[in-house]
Amino acid sequence: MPTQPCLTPVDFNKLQSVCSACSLRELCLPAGLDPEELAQVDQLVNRRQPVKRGDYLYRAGAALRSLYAIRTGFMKSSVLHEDGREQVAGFHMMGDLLGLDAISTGQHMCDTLALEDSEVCEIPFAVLERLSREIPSLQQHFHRIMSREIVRDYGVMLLLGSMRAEERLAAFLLNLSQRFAARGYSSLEFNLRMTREEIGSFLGLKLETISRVLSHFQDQGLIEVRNKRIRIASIDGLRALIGQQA
Amino acid sequence: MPTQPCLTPVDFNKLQSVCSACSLRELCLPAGLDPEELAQVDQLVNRRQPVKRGDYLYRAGAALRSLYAIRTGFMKSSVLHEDGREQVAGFHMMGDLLGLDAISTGQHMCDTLALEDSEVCEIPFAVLERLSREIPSLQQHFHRIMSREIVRDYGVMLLLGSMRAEERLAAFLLNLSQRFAARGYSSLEFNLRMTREEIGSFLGLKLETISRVLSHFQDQGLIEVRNKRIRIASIDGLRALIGQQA
DNA sequence: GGCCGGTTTTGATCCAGGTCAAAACCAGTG
DNA sequence: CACTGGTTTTGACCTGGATCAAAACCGGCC
Repeated sequence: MPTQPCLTPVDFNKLQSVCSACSLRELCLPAGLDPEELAQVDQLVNRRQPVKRGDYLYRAGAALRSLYAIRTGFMKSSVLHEDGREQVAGFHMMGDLLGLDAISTGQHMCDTLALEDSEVCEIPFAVLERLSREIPSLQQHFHRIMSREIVRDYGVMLLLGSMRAEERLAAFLLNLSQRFAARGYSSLEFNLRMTREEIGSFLGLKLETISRVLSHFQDQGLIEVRNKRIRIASIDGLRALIGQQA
Repeated sequence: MPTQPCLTPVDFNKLQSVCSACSLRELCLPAGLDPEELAQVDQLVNRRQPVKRGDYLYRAGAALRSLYAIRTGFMKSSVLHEDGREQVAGFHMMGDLLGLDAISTGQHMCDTLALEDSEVCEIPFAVLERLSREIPSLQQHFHRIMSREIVRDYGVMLLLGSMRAEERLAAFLLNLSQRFAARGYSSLEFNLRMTREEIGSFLGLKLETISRVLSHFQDQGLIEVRNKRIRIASIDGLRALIGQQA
């Protein structure tokens, strides 16, 4: 039996993105909770909290108290090497669940910063653990979310370890496009919330390379770029670049 | 408050490796289970299964039935791009828990292959979920393991996204060294179970580069290599390479 | 409006690591 | 033991993306 391809780069977050709202309730829970369970889950996620652009949601080293579901806004998570090099590990938007890295040691392992004014729901982790013992569908759901993050990470490794600059950027744009689509926004026209440098850090490239490849895509008629504004002119062209048939 | 470095490359598996045996019981569970709970957990992990070198433990696309804890042996997991490019996502040894990627969709997302004759404990996932509802310390432990994998993945991203070839290989060797040490083997002398090509795939480099950098390390007196046999001559020298003080 | 700091684009040049090729080596196997 | 196929090493050369530099652009603020 031949090995099957399992992870196309654009897949990273396919599943993640079906959750289009922020609270765990709207977001995620398979239907079928009884009213009391629903009330419990509601209570779990009822703390809201604004995070201003440029503020950290949490820093590496901080103690884990809560996980956070993004209600609105856009964030990045990054790990820091001791010499100051930063590696962006992911960009997060509405519906994403943050802080999973902190469960391991009880301390956050990365910094998470708001790239625009955002709002998150705080989910006290102790309560989540307790409730997920009582509500099997919540437990299942939580496990799936953690696993999905692992799968996403494998996709990023594939991207960083074996794709060329153009492929990385094409995969990145397609991934963003798909996640916007899953949240009800346009999949073909959107703003990048992050700088070229942040994209570069995520993709293992330098900001100049990001800029050049974007310009190159534009010359080929694949996209139109104007600063942070992106319009995808040929999504099939981008897909072709990473070896995906339309 | 300044950002703290959170992830040194050698950290990847620091915590993972404190578990030096395979079954969840020996491995992992905080003491404090009552006898009946212990019996349940024992039952959970009691199925053993040999995996011969070159055999797959599971393939991408296969349905999730169980997770697997490695009792003895050595394995690699890899994701496949549709054009056939392979990205090794990790190497696994005694005590590691495999299959977490499959929880997300119920299908495995990577291939896992034995690099030497191995033995695993099969852990039926449905049973694990049920028991972890009943036994809080098991639940906690499982969550930590999943989170630890996410943290490890961030470390790999840092490595792939922002380190140069020598740094990557130094981090790789130090990581292996540490994991062997945590399992009671020599941290300074061991066999690589994988080929140069597999190391290269994991590190986002070509096999020739791996070979050259190893030779270069040898010339510098940092290690002695003879085929798959590695002796670390100056662990501090390797640490210095990735900007870690001894 | 004009100024200012951060961001983006573009060009010229460089180099780390890839590619191609060949030889050496090594572990099985008959 | 010699043969065989996979692995590793090493050399010569090439190239994709990094680096360095400068100009253009853009959004916020006075």
